[in-house]
Amino acid sequence: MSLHEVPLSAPKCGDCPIRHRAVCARCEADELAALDAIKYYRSFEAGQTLIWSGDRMDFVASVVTGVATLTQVLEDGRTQAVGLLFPSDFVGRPGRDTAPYNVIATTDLLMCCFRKKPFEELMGRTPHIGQRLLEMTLDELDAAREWMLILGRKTAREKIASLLAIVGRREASLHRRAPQGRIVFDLPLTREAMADYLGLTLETVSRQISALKRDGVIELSGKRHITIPDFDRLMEEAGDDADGGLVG
Amino acid sequence: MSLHEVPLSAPKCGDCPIRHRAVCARCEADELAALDAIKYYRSFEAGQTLIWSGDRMDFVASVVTGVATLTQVLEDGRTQAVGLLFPSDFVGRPGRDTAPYNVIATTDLLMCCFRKKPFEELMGRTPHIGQRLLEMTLDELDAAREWMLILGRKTAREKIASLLAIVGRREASLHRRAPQGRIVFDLPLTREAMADYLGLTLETVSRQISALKRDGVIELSGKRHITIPDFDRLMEEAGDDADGGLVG
DNA sequence: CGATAAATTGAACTCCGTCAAACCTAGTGG
DNA sequence: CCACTAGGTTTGACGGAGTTCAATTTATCG
Repeated sequence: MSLHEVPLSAPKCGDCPIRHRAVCARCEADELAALDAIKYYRSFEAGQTLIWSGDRMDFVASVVTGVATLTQVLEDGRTQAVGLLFPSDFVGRPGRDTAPYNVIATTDLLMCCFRKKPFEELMGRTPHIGQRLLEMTLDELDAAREWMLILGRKTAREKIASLLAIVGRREASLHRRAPQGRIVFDLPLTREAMADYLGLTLETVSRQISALKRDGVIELSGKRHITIPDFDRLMEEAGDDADGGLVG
Repeated sequence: MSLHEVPLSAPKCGDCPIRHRAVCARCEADELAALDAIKYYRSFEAGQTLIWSGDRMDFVASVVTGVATLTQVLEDGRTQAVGLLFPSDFVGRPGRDTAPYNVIATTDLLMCCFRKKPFEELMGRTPHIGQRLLEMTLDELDAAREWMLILGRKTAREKIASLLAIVGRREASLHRRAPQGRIVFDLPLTREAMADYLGLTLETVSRQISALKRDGVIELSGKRHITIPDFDRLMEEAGDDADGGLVG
């Protein structure tokens, strides 16, 4: 663990911004109290690696605020991101004790953690947790399969448009709005992180973003602040039909 | 449903070849009896599409024998396979009623089906089913993420080697053997299906298979019967380290 | 304002896709 | 029994989308 890590005191679950979407979403008051008793918060800075692939994992956690990525790396250094974690997303697998991926904070990050053993025990006598975790895992599986289509069959321009659509959609859903018309958000990823997601080089990412800007599909202020003037137009550029390919 | 579909009488679960690996793996005798009561078998011929994306799905099922693929298709026809289903793998999601993918039999196929409603009810009062389904879904998620690395970062040659390694490993595990040394199996996929998996064209698949044959990494009799003289050599060609990248 | 990482842009190259033709191989029917 | 067919597969030649290597510009934070 890095020196930058800052333990925090734990606010009550009732006030939690991810209460209704996280692994605890279905829990009753008493179940929540049990979780409350074993939870602790940790924060990380943008760029930090929280977990290294192969490390012993003795906790599981939910993202409270910020964004993180899961990445896999080949021996020669080629890197592929395989998961994009937004607030309410879950990290770690009950029953497994070494991490299969690197987990990297791409923005400042606050995590709600549970030591694995107590969490597993609690899960054993709290079906609501397992049920919610199954739901979330099925959603992640759908998202992973959507990525497989993007990685395998889309052009560089479509890949960028797809990523912007996915990020825009998730940012919108954090504010409980449907993504349509004009969307404004901050990209939580560097060009390199985007490249790692899309199976591209950072140069190609940069070129395609410039092209989308030139063509009026997106507007940029600074490098990270993005405006989508017309979300449907972006969806067309992504190669999906207008009603959106992403499930969940 | 096609005319080729053949309903079969249902053997007892006790004799079932996937009894110990499928969604029913953790069930006790009484739970198994409940499943037995609502199950029915269906068989399909190689090449048949069992389920079309967007179709109403009123059943879930386990693969008993044979292999099937899940595919996604863009409007312009570009196709990406997003799942490879071997015996014991599960199709369908409790709580969802339209299919998100095409499901295609790539060999003759026998499925053990459950109408969705009774299955969901049974799942509600049988934690062992939900627990096993969570386990299997987490394994599928790991497999999907392994595919993301293959699709995003591997060369055509590495992709072919990876696919052969994955198929060889699964075939070996059907016979409860660890994959090492000399492996022999039949490819359950056409060149086109392989291309759809790997984000390649069938021409590139063909060329790379010829190259691997030329280099002694694989041997072919006919188009489908494959011999891997040295599994470790194949793993090297796949770009993974020798102990294997695939989780689960 | 100046330093340093991130991003953009350019030019040459390469791996894989595209288009086209030939080649197997397992059935079919004469 | 063998010619014929059709789907699947192999091979070739060429072109292009994206990579690689390199130089420059921009942003951000002391």
